[in-house]
Amino acid sequence: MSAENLPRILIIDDELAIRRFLHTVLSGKDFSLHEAENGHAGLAAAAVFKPDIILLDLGLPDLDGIEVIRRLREWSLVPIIVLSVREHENDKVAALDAGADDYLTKPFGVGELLARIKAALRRSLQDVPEPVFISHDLQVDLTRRLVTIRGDEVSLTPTEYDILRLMVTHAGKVLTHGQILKQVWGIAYLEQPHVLRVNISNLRRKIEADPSRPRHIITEPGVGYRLTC
Amino acid sequence: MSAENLPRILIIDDELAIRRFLHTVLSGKDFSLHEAENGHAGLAAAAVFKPDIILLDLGLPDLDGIEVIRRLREWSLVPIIVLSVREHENDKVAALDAGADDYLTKPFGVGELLARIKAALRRSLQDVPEPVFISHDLQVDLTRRLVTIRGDEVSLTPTEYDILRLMVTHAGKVLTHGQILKQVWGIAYLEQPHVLRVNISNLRRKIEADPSRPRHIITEPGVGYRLTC
DNA sequence: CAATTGGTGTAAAGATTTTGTCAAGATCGC
DNA sequence: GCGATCTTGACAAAATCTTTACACCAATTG
Repeated sequence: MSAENLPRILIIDDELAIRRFLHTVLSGKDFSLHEAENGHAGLAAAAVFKPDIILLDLGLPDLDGIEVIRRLREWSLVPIIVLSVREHENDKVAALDAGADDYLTKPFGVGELLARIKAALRRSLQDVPEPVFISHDLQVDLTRRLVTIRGDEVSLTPTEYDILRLMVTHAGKVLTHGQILKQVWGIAYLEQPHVLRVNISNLRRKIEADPSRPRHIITEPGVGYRLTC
Repeated sequence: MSAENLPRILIIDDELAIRRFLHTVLSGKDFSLHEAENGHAGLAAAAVFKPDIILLDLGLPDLDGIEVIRRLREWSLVPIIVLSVREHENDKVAALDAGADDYLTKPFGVGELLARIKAALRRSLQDVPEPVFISHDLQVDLTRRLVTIRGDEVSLTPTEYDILRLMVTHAGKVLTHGQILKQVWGIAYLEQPHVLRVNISNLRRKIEADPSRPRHIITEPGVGYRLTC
């Protein structure tokens, strides 16, 4: 098998000893390895290296591990296996709820680690969605939070970006008012569809050539909105 | 939410105490539960009950847990979470290699179990390609709420879509006026069959090639309507 | 055979609801 | 305090719903 087809593993850990250990353990097993020693480098590497699996330590110097998981999950479904010394249940629950796929407490057995990596790979043989969404003149790069229209960068407010990200990750499907409100504003805003309309209007003014005749954000009357793909 | 849409969990464990415990823990969390007390019953239940997750004890009286995993994996990809007292690494590796998705050693925390169940559900719900209804030139994609006729997208009002969705989910069967009225408008409209006719007419104008000679929405005089399939 | 009757289909006119836009406060972070 | 953002209110615009009116068809009946 050529090196390009090997499963790609990204290790995000600040301890050199752990990275060396994982390297030793995994390098003999037909994996293509990449390493990052802090959260920001890890996020960048995930975008460039496009790993099939991420092994993530929670105790990073620059970013909290949970935050790393959250940011990854904004644009990627890559399996994340957390390796941590924290064995308290709350840490496990927080990591899994944030989007991690598995949680191993150090010290762990090499065999178990390999078995869990294999299990994760087995599951994720499905196709990975491309993190850059392109539709006509609209381009959304989820890894960089960058939105361009006809090549020009547009600046979105946090709320506008959240809405657009949600639509991109569900492109083509109808998102009900309730789904968007719950995801972006939280469950308390379910009965406030007005803020959503204002934001959709603002969003359209920024990304539609003719906001009164939208081609990207289509309204499905009585139901919600849909992003054409 | 109706009981039909709840995530379905199958518990395979021979110890009544464990089943009771899991039942108590999970029944309050919006799951639909099913239980089996040995391997053969578990395999049979998996086929009939079609769970979204299986919680499996390794120490069953009739079949080894590993064997249960193997037999399940011959035909199903349902996520399997192993719950076991065996904490030796070899047991974990064997279970995971046989096709289990996760392995929890008893005793485990309730929060962690729930978090791992959620993680497994999250993964498996990602791509469930819901069937698209196709009949001649009509195509109804219920997940995208997209209706096309000869490839052209048609826009339906909420009421029209409700009617069509109802007919698609009961394609081929006759739906009485009462059934449609009750389902779409609510029980109060049972005595207002006229709104239904108006909407059927509008619907036909949108999806029938020749609305005066409908080929999709067939009227069954004196009874109701039927969608050909 | 013509008229009637009950069930059905179509068109159009308000009435109602939903959606879009603008702009004025309110809030938040720096 | 200032600028950006968010929220809210008022109103306009658009879409949808309901109702009314009437045409059509087939079976029945006088």
